[in-house]
Amino acid sequence: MLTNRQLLVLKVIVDDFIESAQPVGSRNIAKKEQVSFSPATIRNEMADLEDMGFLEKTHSSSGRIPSEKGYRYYVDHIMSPLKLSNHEVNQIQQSFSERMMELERVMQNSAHILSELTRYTTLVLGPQVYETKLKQLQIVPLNNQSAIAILITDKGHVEHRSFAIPKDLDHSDLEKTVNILNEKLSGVPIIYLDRFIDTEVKGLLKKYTSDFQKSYQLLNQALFTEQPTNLYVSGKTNILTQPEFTDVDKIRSLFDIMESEEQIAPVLKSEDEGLHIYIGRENKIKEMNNCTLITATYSLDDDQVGTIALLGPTRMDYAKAVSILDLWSGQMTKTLQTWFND
Amino acid sequence: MLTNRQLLVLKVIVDDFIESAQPVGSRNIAKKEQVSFSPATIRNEMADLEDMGFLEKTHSSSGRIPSEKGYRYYVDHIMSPLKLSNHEVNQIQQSFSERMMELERVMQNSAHILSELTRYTTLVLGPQVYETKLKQLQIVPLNNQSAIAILITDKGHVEHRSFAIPKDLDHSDLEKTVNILNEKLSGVPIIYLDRFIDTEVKGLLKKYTSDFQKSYQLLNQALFTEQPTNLYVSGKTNILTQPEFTDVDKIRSLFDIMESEEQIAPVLKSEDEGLHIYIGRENKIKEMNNCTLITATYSLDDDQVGTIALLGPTRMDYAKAVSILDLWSGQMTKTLQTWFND
DNA sequence: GTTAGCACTCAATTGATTCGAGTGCTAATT
DNA sequence: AATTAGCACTCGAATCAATTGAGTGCTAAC
Repeated sequence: MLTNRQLLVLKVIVDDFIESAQPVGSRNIAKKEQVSFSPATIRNEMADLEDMGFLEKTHSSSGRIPSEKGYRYYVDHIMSPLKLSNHEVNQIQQSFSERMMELERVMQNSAHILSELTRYTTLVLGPQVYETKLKQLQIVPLNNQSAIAILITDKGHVEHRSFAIPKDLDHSDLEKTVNILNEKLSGVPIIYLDRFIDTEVKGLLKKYTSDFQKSYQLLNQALFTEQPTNLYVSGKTNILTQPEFTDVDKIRSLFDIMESEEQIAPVLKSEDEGLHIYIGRENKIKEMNNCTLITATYSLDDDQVGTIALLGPTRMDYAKAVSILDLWSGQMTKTLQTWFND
Repeated sequence: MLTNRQLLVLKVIVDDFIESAQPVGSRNIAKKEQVSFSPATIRNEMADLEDMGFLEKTHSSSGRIPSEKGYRYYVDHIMSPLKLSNHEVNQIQQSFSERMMELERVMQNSAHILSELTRYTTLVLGPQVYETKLKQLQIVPLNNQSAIAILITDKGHVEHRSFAIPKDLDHSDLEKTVNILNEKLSGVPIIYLDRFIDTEVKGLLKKYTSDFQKSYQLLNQALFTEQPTNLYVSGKTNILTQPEFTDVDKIRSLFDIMESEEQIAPVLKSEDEGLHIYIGRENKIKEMNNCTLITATYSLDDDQVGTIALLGPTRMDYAKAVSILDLWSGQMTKTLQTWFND
């Protein structure tokens, strides 16, 4: 494979380019302490690395920049994790120390802190709700026509929506319906709610309420809320400080993507746990083809998995980004453990 | 003041520039049907209009563009409201026809539709809550350590936050506290909640609960949530399609402003009702100094007022923007009337 | 009062020139 | 055989002059 000297040259070039965003020339490499060869030698090595596809030129007489393959190799074989500064470690740990926050707040707060620390855009996807169970259902009438249904899950997520009370629905029927629901549905996994209503609740409603049709209609209106928002984005404009983002059209389409949960979520839900790095065109979303996305999973219980991600230019500070995500996702998992499995 | 011919010339220039974003020259003006003078005559008029401050040149031999004063005169004296297309009217009316939506959803939906129709950024500020009263308070324990407090207002707004249950708080105390709160606080305007607790509730708590300190702590944790989010922004990236937005730094700072409720809200809360137009440097926020902001108020009850606004370049299609806002705010006010004052 | 005519201005484009950072190759050096 | 010095070469970026064309302002004629 690569000789030690080639490894060194590739590492120096990637490191330098990550910092400077400028093509790296042989003279500049030769000046570095770690390097003890002449520019000519380095030029030869660079030519070889370019032949192998790890480096590119922006034009025929320019210095070299890493190719996507170069970054990939760097990430897989060269990079060593960065030791985080005390400040960084503290910031992250503090974001968990504040007690008694809801999951939503923790995620929002985390996204904010990570985007400050990294200066990249942070995306947090909340845990999926396969296992989430309904804790309690409340229905609060506002006036004669409308009421609010509130669903509370065992993980502390609260969902609410208002709905119209069917005309002429008997007041006692409303009460009975709610009672039946609370009794029967508490502890039922959210995703089975509809099935459960069909099998277990329908009968009861028929039996105990005077106008089954109306009650059933009420129920359906109240419970079938759409998928809750689960994506938290912070530091969206951070990427605008990167010199590679100048094309307003591309900025626009990238921003539009980031606002759209439907487009982002599938990308963040990676199949397996742990850390993933998507460099340039490895990203499925073409608007991110000159970006790098690093995702890390965290877990609540065994199989409820959420994702956090950093989005930046391909010229991303990989070592730092990886270290920070590592630290965060570990802390997050630990914190959730103590919160919910006591 | 201005002669009819000067009015005509000014109108043609503003209209043309709004459409083309290019400085308008005398020859082009002369070509228009509505105009029956030679370029030379128009040049004379333009020179006068420039002396009066209504027009500007981008350089000494360029065509003219409207100055801020020019736009101001145009909106105050020249512009006539645009007749909206059927499609536009329908879109707006439809956004209200869907029944049984919460205020939050209506606003979000409105912001979306208006940004689609105008291609400008839409900002909606929900009604202020001076008069909003607490309808019901619910506290749902999640486990031994934490619980969720849910506040429901008479306008259907739902707020929730989780908090830690003070250690060793007696279970019956928790229940009693909640009962006392619900009994006493229902119907109290939100902004008086804290005062009310001090005067009316503190005593009761002391009397009926065994550990006053703990109960009071619980109460404070649960109730003092920050100001609810009230700002809905849609079509943020629309302004990026305008040719005047090319400077990435300015884009960044404008975007940052738009994400910050604290910065935007004061601007949208104008003192008096109705429509306001802020052109260029008339905007208090300096990042908007090359933008125009048009705000319109809507009302729920008599003095609960919310605001909707469109943000675009100073070269905004004023006639259309004003007509659309007018239509929307009228519909919104009417809709709220029927919803809440039946 | 209006307009034709003309000199003038200036941004934008084009092409030529220079500069310099960088390369690739060859021949000399170790 | 590996390394390096030396040198010709490449190409983007910057600078400058020339050209073009859309537009103006002014004056004199209509």
